[in-house]
Amino acid sequence: MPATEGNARGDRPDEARYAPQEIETKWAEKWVANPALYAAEPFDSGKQKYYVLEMLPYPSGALHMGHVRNYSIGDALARYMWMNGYNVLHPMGWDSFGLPAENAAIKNKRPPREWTLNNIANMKAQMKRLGFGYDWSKEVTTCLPEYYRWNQWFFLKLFEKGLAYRKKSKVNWCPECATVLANEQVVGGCCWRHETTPVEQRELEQWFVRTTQYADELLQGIEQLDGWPEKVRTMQRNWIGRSEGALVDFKLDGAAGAGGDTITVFTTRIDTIFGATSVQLAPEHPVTADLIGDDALKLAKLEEMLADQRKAKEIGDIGALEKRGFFTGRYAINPFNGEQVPVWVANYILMDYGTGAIMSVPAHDERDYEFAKKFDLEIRVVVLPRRESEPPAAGEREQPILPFSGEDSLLINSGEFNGLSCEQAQQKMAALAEEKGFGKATVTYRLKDWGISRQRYWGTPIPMVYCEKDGVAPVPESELPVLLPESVDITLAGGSPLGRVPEFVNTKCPKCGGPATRETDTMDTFVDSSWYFYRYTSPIDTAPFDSATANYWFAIDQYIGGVEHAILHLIYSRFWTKFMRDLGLIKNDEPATRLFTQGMVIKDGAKMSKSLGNVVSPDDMVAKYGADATRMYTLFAAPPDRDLDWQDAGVEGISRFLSRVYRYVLKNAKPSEANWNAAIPTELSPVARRVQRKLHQTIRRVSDDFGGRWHFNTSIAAIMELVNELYGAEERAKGELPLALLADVQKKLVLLLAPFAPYLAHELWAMLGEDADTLLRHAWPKYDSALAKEDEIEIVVQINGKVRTRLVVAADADETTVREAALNEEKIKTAMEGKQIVKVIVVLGKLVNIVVR
RNA sequence: GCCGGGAUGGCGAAACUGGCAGACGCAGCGGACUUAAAAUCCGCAGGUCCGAAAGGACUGUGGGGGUUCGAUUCCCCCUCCCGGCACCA
Repeated sequence: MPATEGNARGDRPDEARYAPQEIETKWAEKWVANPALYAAEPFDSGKQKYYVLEMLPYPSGALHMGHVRNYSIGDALARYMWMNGYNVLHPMGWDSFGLPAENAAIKNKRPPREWTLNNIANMKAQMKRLGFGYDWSKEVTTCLPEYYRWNQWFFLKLFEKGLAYRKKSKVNWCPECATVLANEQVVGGCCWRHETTPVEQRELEQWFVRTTQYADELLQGIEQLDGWPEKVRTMQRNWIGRSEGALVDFKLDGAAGAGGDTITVFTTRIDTIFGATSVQLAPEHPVTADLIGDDALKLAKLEEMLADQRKAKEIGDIGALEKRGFFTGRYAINPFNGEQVPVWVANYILMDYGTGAIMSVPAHDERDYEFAKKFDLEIRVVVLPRRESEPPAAGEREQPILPFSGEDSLLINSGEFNGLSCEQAQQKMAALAEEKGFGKATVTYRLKDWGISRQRYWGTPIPMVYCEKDGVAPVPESELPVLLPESVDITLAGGSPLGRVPEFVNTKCPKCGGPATRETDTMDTFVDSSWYFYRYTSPIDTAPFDSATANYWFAIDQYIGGVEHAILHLIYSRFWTKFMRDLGLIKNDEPATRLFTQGMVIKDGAKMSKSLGNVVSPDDMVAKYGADATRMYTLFAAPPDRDLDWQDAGVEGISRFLSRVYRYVLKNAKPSEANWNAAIPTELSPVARRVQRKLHQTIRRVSDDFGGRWHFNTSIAAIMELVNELYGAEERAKGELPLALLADVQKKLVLLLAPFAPYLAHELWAMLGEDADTLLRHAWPKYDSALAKEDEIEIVVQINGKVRTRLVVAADADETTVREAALNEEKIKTAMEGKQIVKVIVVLGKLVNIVVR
């Protein structure tokens, strides 16, 4: 091929081409040099505050498209609020403790700290290149002592208030992570980080945070969170799983064992207790072992049952397990009627819900019914459905279809409680149980206390000391932080790595001064993210944050992140907020008034992942199309709450659009001409008027989107329409637009673009003769409804709902005018020939529908 | 099984309170510019059928039914996809 490079870029001179790399790097440098641009003002600035927050990333090494989407939404909002005159806090930080750093350290033989800080540097550079407007003076890095010392401080406060405690219990263990997991971190029986690794149960001594203390308030609070997605609220309600019921003690006949002489059952239907024909224990229930003793046959059955359960848990299919059980040979006494009922062990009873024991009422519970049918246990009806047409006449009524679990019903076969409604019986029976001391009304939660101990190195050391003489003792506040030692052997081989560092482990007891050892577990990293957004407001040395400053900024006005944190992070941080409020540090009850969960970024129908090889790198996109185009595409391709299907060609389209805007302004920016800043003439040509109308309609649409549904895809489409109108006007009017209008429309176009394509907006703002350094503080354009109004509108004329013709009428034409105009249309007349008009419906501004027969 | 969300051209999507289905963009086709191409600009475009064309007819928002002058939108039933929960007593 002959060399024709001289013409490779066409005849157009180079400066007429949109060159995002040059524009963007130029402005990025300016922004780095002037951090005040994106800095929050002091809390006494007198301005209305707006706190916009995106979830902080884990510094894995590089940003992915999900981050870009998340931060593009937040940045657009922050810029919009700045332009609306708010004092905006828009911070960023690093959730930088955690396992991947340790794994990378093992692999690369470099300390986790180094790996982490390198990643942070890289990702921060990416963020700056992408042009996100963060207040870096507020940056929080959770793996640094200036941050984690406050985790330790909070831990001491929790301990002091009885909200942190140590307990030996069955805990979730991920063999891959070689550490314990909280309940929230177990997904379908597997580790949330290793989705195919089944979680094992281990008996370990662990630190717990008493989240259940606030269970009721966490549940109640959801009602007030009307700025949160309904989906998240439902998930949290389900997770907390409040259930009202009663505890009832069944005394064992005969000798008591290590597990005591009583089986306490939890039931939500104490009203059915006269129908209890057995007591069922969870296989792991402490009494189970007592009752079995050394009976080899029963032990074998129990073992089989446990193995079964383990397997089902691994597959994540507990619900589908076939019901199994066996009679222990012992009996327990129903305190309400003194009856002896057999005690069974059953695999459908969960040890970690309620008390791990139930009374079985086959007639009124589906699962009990199924079990009783299989093992031929007695089924006794004690509740009859109430029929409205017929007054109750117990005894004469037919059997309900079993199992019957309705509550609009009456008790029978229940001694002194016969004839009561279920609700009445529930209250009376619970009261009687309490009075006689064999039970009481109670509330159970599915929510468990938060196990925060982790047997890993790269986390916050738990500030506790063990002394042979004084037992468990907290490290005094004055000795904080307990520093995480450097250069530690962090192989995955059993036990906490900190336990292999004698200088760390061996210490003095704060009480007696004698030799003592430190706690070697570290904290779950969800502790870090439970309160990081408070520290953003004032990262100081003397406290986790300054209360006065936090009280100005809180609650967060808009929190934006992925829905995958609906339970984990968002429950923990709500708990932490309530705890800090009760400490007197803050006044707000909830961390964020509004929450937005953006959709995933997918490609070829699947979530982007290395294993599928469908990952699109933000760096590549920025290098090819620029940051503005990359960011804007993530906003344009789908509404932000829906999943986004990535298409490279789509970014190219946005790039083309930005280039179109650039070329238009390059050609039409004439700030040095005399009439540039003149008033816009009131009399405009039709072409000019169309442009002006479109401009005001566009301002309205974009402003409405920010204030409402956040459908930035339609905002951007509206701006595209405006630009198309401008090009169309150029064709039609050949430069006839008044200069003042041209100036006005271009300036406002640039302002509308500023939240979505900040680099280009700044470049064009300068080209229009304005001070680009103050663009972010320039007032958001306002629309004029009079100017946005159409003079004439097209009305559709239908006959029996089918469009027959269209006609143009004045926008303010009244109903009679429109009706007559429609009926006088030639096409309508011919179409109606021989037909009779039944009705004419006129919808002003829309259509006329003529109903004929 | 239960609770959410979704299904609209070849593709991403739009239609906000029932009122022109498919805005905007991608891919496609045609034209202009060019020796040619790229870039750019202008135009066409749901489907089927009739027509040389202008134009017209029918049909169309996962499927079936209903309410209404009128339904992508409201109601009932069903199918499929995605997410969450799942023996919670």
